[in-house]
Amino acid sequence: MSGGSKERIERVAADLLARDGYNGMGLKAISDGASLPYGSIYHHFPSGKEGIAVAAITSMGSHTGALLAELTADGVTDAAIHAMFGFMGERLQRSGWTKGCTVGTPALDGAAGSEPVRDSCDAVFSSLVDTLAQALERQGLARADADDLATTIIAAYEGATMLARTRRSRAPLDTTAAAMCRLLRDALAS
Amino acid sequence: MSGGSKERIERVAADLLARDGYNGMGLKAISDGASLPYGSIYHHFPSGKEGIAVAAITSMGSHTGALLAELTADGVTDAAIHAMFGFMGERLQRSGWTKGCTVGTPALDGAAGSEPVRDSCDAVFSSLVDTLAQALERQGLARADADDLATTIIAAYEGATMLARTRRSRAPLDTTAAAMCRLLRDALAS
DNA sequence: AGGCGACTAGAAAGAACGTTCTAGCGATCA
DNA sequence: TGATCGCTAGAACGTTCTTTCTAGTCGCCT
Repeated sequence: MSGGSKERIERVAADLLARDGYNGMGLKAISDGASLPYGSIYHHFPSGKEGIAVAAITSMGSHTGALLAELTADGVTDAAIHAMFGFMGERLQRSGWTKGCTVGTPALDGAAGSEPVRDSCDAVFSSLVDTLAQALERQGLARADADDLATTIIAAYEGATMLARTRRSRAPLDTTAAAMCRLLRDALAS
Repeated sequence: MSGGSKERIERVAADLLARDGYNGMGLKAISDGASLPYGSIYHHFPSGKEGIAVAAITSMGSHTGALLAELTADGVTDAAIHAMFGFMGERLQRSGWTKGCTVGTPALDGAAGSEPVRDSCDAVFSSLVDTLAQALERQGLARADADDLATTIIAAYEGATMLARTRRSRAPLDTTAAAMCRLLRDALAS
């Protein structure tokens, strides 16, 4: 079978978080999805639901971070931005518009109920913004400007994901990506 | 007491949706918050939880839409954009960074589980985009450009709200608002 | 006065939830 | 061989959830 039990749990949890959020993620669904007996879950994650969510968010975050770093290794280009937004469009469409962002969904519905969940989402967002900002700095942007643009792009990315999901259309992602490209061009020009 | 029972239920539900999402919203919490006996809820909303959520989302949406229309009556200005983003910053900070967007939160965590919820969120988003786009058209933008910019602003607004909430800081909202102003200036200039 | 509809009030039911517990299996190591 | 450890396996528990149901209360209309 693919991967250890712990990794399977994390992967299934990540999918459930993306679809139903932290409150909607059930341990029964995790054990079913991971083809694992119910009791095994608490063996791998003694901290229970909260620990699983944090692990899934953190793991998915570092994976996404690596992808983003690779994508922007040669700088933040129009192609990189469209690839980034297009990636989520593909993911959404292929899942029947149900699989949103593994970080964004619990960031909204779980932040008030669990401090560790909020904290791990914050860490992922900060890391993504940082990765983007560093690439922008390499392109000549001042640190503050790079941070601001990176924050805007990540915010637009999460928001466009939300709109695309509720509208069941990639259009908001494509539109927003194009706007981010305009913002990028202006920032690099000055 | 302030308002009828139905309105109180909607208001409490809107707060719970904003904080805990659709899956995290409990009917018990609604009856407590509205100072209403548990059974009364099903008298006012025979359709149960789903109906309450849809009503709260729709009501909050039309209220927000009216506010946005008023704010952009003289066109979409820098001041209007900053007021819009600042409104959410105030709301977040005053609630101890727990009260996010009544539409955005269930849009993510409830869309997969309830089609009516997804649909009502979609309707609100479309209405907000439309309001913004119409104001932009009045300022001379072509319809397609107005739609695109409006979509981007709403997406950025929701995403920045997410970042601000998890980071417990208004900074992402302020930063993103400034970026939207730049985007607006460029669009109006061309 | 009498009846009716709107609303209050909360118990009951049945399912699902997260957590804890005990029992058992199989491999590794003394 | 016997003991130990990692993990499987799922029952049990108490809580919470949504929905439904039955009474009871209040005001209004005829």
